[in-house]
Amino acid sequence: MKKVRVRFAPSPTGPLHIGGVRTALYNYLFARQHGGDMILRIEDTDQTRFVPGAEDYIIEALTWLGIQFDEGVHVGGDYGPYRQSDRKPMYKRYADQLIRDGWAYYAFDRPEALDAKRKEYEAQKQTFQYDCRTRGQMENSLSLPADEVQRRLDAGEPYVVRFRFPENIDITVHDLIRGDVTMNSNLLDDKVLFKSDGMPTYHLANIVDDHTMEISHVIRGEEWLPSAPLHVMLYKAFGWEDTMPQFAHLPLLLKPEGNGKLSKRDGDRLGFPVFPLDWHDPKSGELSSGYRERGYFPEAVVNILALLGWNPGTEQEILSMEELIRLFDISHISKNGAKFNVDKARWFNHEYMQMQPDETVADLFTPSLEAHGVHPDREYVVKVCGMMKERISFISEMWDQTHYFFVAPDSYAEAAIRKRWKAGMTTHMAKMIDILNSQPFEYQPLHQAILEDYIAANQYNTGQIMNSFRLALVGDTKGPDLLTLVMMLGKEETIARLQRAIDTIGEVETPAQ
RNA sequence: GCUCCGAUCGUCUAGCUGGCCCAGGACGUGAGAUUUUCAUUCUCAAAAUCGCGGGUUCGAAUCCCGCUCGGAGUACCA
Repeated sequence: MKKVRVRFAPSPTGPLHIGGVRTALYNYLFARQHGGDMILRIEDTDQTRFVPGAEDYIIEALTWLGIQFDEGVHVGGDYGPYRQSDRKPMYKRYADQLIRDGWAYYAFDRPEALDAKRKEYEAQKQTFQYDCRTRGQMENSLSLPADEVQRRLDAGEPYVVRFRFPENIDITVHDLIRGDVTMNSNLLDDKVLFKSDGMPTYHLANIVDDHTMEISHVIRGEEWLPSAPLHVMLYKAFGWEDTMPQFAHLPLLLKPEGNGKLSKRDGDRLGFPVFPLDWHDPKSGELSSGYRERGYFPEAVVNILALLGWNPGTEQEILSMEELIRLFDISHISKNGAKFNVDKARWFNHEYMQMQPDETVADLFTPSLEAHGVHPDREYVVKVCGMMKERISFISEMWDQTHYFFVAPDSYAEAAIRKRWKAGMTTHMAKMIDILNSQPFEYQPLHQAILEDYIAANQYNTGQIMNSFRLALVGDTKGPDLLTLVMMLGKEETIARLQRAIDTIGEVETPAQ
């Protein structure tokens, strides 16, 4: 068996869509598992759709996710160039070869003429297709006399090269995911292989490149399945059948609500990114948000994507890149499209958050702290992150969960006051201050003095006193174990916050229960 | 319209060579436990008449046919 060589071949027309990222990932997993090569090829044969920055974006995004290439525009390799526009000179030769062998022909029909033809058919509720039935009525080297064709060519008239589909033959594509898919050539149209601007279309370029780059497996999106028979025929026409790559057409990624392919606009509308990285559209100036900037861990995104359309057949869901490489199996890829689930994506990120070392979480949290104008001791931040990370899924949620570790509350939740701060509470809180001043500032002695010697011994309401205490420190009835928090804040700060609550909230009349 | 692909809890899916599936797991949802609070965590629960209708078979989510629905393709775009 020949060496596994796969390619990810995006076209630089904008940011890399998350479905494309998954395609890249599956190619990568497959290549690594088989000790093969992963190639990045840029398919920029449509000059009108070129978007500046798109190529760099694609490379940056895949690099962020840990998808590495052995060959490609950015790393070079023995099969270059890896950008189709740089391979331009070679395609014409191959197009000429097909014409010479009778597999293709020149077509001189202008775009306007084609449009008119389509409208004409449409008016009769039919669809015009440039194929074995209609090509005789069009202007091409099959319908025109040879000398006329030559005259037009010599005169420099613009032309395209179209594939000449043989009549009424069944073409079978063997797909690794779907099995055999057969189509009849009469239903297929004579696709343009070579454009009048001198560039090949995707169909020609991808076959020529896959062949010359010795690609062994073509793993791409399902949208290519309908044109796969054309591709198989092209391999046949070139006489490359023996080395034709194997095909695997991946199911599509669908919108989370309703139906249809996931599109650019869905993401920000539905609250999850469709792109790996933020993308600033150079033309419209519009911003589309990315997973990275939203706070997703690259490992989580890889994990989420890997399981969207594939699973290892076990109940394990948290999988590292290494595990994915080991377990990946094309035959386990599902055939049906998958809807993206925002809640589950969040859960994945939560899981990965728990795996991060406290130091890493602290690093990620630091910019947020600075934005809030606080510059706490590094050790302190690490400690806070260590005890609070289990509560968050994204680093952006950390401040909301931990602000009271860094800044004293400037107000107290109304509902909490009503529920917990009853008559006599200022006295209780003053007592807390007394205890703090009279006991060693350590967890156990304080626990004993407050919970046992004061509250339990006097049969006070634990919930009310402890929650009022918490209210003074946090500003609300939330947060970690109270005395742990006291230890973190320190004696001075704890007392100051208690005093401030006493002064601010003051004595109330609501009777204690 | 035509061609192709697909169809299991709300979502992702297990199920691939028919019986171990009156369908398993995960997310989400509900309840309970733990906790001085919130969250985490743990336990339990509800949730798919396996799109519908026919077959084949002793037996079908699993095989066959039809239908329906959904998706993709149908460009000198990829």
